[in-house]
Amino acid sequence: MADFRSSILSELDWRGFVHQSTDEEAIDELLVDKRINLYCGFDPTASSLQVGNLLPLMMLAFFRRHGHQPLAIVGGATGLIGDPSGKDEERNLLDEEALQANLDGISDQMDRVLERAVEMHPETLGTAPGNLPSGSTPLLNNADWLGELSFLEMLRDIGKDFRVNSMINKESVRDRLEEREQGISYTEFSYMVLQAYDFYHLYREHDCQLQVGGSDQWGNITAGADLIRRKLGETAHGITAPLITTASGEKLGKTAEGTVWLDPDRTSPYEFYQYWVRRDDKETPQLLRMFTFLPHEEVEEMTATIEAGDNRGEVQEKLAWEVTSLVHGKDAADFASRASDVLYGETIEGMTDEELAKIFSDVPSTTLDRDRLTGEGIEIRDLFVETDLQSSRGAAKRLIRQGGGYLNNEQIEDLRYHVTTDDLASESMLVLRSGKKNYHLVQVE
RNA sequence: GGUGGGGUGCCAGAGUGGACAAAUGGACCUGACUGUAAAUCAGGCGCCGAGAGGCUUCGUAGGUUCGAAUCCUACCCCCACCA
Repeated sequence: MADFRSSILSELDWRGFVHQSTDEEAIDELLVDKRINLYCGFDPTASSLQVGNLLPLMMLAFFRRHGHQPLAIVGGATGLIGDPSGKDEERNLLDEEALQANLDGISDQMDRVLERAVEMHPETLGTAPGNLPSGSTPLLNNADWLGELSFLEMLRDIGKDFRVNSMINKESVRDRLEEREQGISYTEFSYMVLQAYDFYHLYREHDCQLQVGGSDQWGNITAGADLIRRKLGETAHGITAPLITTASGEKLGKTAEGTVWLDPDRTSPYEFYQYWVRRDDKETPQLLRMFTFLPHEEVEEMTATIEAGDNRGEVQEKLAWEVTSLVHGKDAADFASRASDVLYGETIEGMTDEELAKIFSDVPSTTLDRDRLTGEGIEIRDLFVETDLQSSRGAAKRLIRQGGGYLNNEQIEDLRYHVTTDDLASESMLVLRSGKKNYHLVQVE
């Protein structure tokens, strides 16, 4: 690890964000006493960012905390094309309407995260070359400049500066060329040219000298820097972050259930928090570095705790709180943390509807007619199936036999138990649970 | 277009007339130990059934047989090599 003069680069380096870069020393020099503009592009493939996108977003956040000005670029134009990097098959193209919805959703999230990023942990804010950027992060859509470019202009002015020879040597393209199955379309092949043009445009129009991104963006970033050199004879820079995987080798932010989103309507803050709480000890230190603004000493202390085998889960709780707080706000993080305490606590009884509804607000719920609980009541297995906690009566049977069925946090022993109004945990609610962590709230009406 | 190989449960992959609801591994689920972690151990993993047991599955549709994932016929799809 080199010693850096600029606060931001030493910070990024310490936190493990620097995987590849065009020229570390030059970048360091550039960042020492001048505020620069930098950018990272985000593809609008969905209406929400996911945990995987958080990595480059954190880079922007750190830059901002060190007094630099991030620009968030959404790929309104490139999103129409689809980036082949890291993809093994051709992507479906989005129509413009869907794209617009995605752009709105994503830009909103980025802005909020970058806003909170400068509000959290003031004690670790960087020594800024300029005043801290305030207000929203400038958000640009590359459709604004790429859209105006005609195909002929493109070929004449830009295409000249691209050597196909070097383009096919880029990993993102080569992988696809060697893959006989899929190949690569001309459209996707051109993606790199567009992204390079973005960098060129931003360099000229917005004085943007640095591009950051995930490691899969390396080829695209250098293509941009090359274009700037050829056209202007000037030097622009790029930094990529390493690819982060979980201890079991999966992509960050993917679970068996699917993707962890930043959009609270897709992944509730509680589930988001839970995702981080459940991280493996082995990956937690790295996550603390990259996804929190905690001071180095604190991170090192927690790392030592884990290495000594003394962690009882509090490190993950800290991590979860910090990340949730950044993405969803302090209140949401506090709430998720409190809800977790109750949910992983003991028997639920003698509570009011209000209390229960609050704690379980993020948990899936079902409404049931009151008459179904009167008289005989409803058989417990049917309840498991109706709430989707189990896929069939057979599965519910197994679950209960194995001791994984809980009603109001109490283990169900009788396979043929019938649930009646006597089982209500509060005035009108029941809490059904499958295994350790799957809750379902049943509301009776 | 020609030739060869193949389609089995979430995935990989055995099975090639009865012992097959289908080996084995992974994923996944549950329990124990813990910390909502890892590792380990135990159990489970088509549907119905308290159970005995029953029912529906091996690309699709027919057929042979007492009996088919296994044999035959047609069709669909995939792969390899050749052109």
